[in-house]
Amino acid sequence: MLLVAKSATGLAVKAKFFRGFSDPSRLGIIEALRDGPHTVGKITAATGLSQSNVSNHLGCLRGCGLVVAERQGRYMTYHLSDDRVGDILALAESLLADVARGVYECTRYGVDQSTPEDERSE
Amino acid sequence: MLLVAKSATGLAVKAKFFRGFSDPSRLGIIEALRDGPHTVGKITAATGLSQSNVSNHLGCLRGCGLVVAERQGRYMTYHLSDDRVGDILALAESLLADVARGVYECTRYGVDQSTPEDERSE
DNA sequence: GTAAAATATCATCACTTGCTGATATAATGA
DNA sequence: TCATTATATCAGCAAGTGATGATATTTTAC
Repeated sequence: MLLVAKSATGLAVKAKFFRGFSDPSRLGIIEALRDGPHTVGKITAATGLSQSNVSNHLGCLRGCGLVVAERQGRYMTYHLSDDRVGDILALAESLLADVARGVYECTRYGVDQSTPEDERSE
Repeated sequence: MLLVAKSATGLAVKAKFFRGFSDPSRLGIIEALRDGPHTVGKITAATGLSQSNVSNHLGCLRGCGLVVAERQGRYMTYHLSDDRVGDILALAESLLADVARGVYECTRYGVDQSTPEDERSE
């Protein structure tokens, strides 16, 4: 029996949205913007990433609707597009505080969780 | 000047957490679990994914702390680990409702730029 | 015991994605 | 004008990741 029939498009859009949060570099950028607007240069300094890397990530974040850019002379100032961006992060942080242990080992499929004997037939 | 000094480990953990949400298949699974616990078979039917695919994704979601599993006979029942999982989705949906247009084209290209007005100090 | 059902694991492949380095564009000031 | 600064774009590569199909494990039924 089919339980839910969510539109595949809707899922794809949401997934794309969350991909904005799902990379350490982008998350670093978002965190930097969490305490206010900054230029690309400042974000680059704050995160320690390369300039082109930051610029690429900002392009993605902008496309995902997480950040907004404004040109000011030869500077570009970026800021979070909405308070809910920070809200989502705050919620995730509070949830993570409870489950962080498990996440450390969520690296790939089917890893973890036993202390094997390291014995198997060949 | 360094603005924020977030631990790289913390960012990696958060990014890993959000990766649970950042794939359409996983999102479909989470949506299916949003209205209650289900067995793997039901999730498979609900999402239309292959059995091994669902199982792999569930392994990841479990490792990320988003879902919890319980064995019941030869069935495994999965459910969301916390109400905040649904809360995060709800927040994202409400935000997406406002910016969905831009997300459709979140691949790599720039959007538009508006007229600046703001000013910041160095 | 054997067979079947439910789920998990694994290898493999194709595709995506992030990073770097080089270059291009845009704005400012001399 | 030209040089400089700030940011964006692009090609190429390396690594990550999702899907598939086959197989393994676990539990129940016969």
